[in-house]
Amino acid sequence: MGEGRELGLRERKKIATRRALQQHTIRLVIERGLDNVTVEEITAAAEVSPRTFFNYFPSKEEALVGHHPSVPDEDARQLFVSGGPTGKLVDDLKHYLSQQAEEGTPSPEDLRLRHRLLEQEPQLTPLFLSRFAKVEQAVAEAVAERIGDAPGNVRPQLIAAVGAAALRLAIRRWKGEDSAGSLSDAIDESFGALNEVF
Amino acid sequence: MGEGRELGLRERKKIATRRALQQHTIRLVIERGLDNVTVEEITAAAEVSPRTFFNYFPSKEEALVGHHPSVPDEDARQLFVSGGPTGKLVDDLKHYLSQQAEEGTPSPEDLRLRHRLLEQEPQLTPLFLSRFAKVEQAVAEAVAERIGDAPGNVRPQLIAAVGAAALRLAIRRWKGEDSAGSLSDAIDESFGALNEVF
DNA sequence: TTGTGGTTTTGCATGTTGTGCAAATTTGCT
DNA sequence: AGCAAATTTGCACAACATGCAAAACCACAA
Repeated sequence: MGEGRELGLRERKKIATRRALQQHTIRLVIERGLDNVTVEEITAAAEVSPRTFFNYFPSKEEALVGHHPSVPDEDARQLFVSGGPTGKLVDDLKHYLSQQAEEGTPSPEDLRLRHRLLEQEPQLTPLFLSRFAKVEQAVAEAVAERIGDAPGNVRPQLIAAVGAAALRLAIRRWKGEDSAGSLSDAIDESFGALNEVF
Repeated sequence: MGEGRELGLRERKKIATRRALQQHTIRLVIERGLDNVTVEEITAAAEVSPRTFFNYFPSKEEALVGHHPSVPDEDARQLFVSGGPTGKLVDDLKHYLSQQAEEGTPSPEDLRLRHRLLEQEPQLTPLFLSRFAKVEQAVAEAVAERIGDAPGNVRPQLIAAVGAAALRLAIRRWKGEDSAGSLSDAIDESFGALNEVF
């Protein structure tokens, strides 16, 4: 029962159910608006019982948000903390954040749907923002360790806040573009502006 | 019926009721936790009917958050857009944001209570963050107008994002302090670090 | 004081969200 | 087939949130 890439039927079904619930939720909310969609309708479309919805998501809103961005993994963190890869703080910060941005990224279509959601239902903005709060905290700790400062001090927190803001901006802008380049390019753009202005 | 400082009984009662609801909500949530307080209990403490609660606040959470920070007023915006007061972008941005931070500030005790709330109930973080989202958007437009750039471009958005991040950090740090100086000092500290690092 | 008009509070009915629990169903494995 | 474990489902129930109309209340003037 190792970890071979073959997932059992059980696992596959769970993933399929989660995905179906998420997709139908997004679709219906885009079609009708957040307040004109009930969990009952979602589960009817996904062909499960209403109760099952809450086995997967704690609320309607959570089903819309997903998990992006996620905090960078341990390897990237080690590299950043020990002064790599370039030695220049801001560049390395960009690298550190790019890393995770690549991996955790859902499909481009999903991102675009979520972007439409945000335009259409601004009430959801805070929820999306809260994801970045977690990233920011992780970055603050990493920065503190790298520059040998306490995590509670201004500098780590500020650097993390600015980095997270740049990342958020890059993602938002990228999702808004009609097509264009990769997320990395958007991140370059954000950090480039950062260097110009400050 | 001008705007003399004498408020009629009606107005005073409304203000008192709003305040009572807010205070009791905060107090009870700090005492017992967000999920162990019902609207019914809050209204019992405030001595109004449950239905009245929703005449004042759309949800339990909104009663906790208040209105700080708010977007700077038109005067401050004019000054900033027209290149004042110093002519240096970052310094003026600081000034612009300080302005509103002063006015809108509730009492220090209230802010401290809200800080405890955030530590105790992280679920509320998104709601607090959403206030900053509005400020950030306003700043982005002001910056765009000042530097003669389209609001949709990178630079205004980035500058606004960074400014909002610095403001948020200042408020958070200030609320966390046991006593110390004014909010303006905290803002100086944030922007000072910003100048050092970038 | 009393009456009149407008505002606020309240009670009631209703739909939706979200959770706990136990029974039924499904899956994995021998 | 048959057992053990995980998942889904139905049911009961508390709380949230809104619309509506009746009741209570305040302001103001005769």
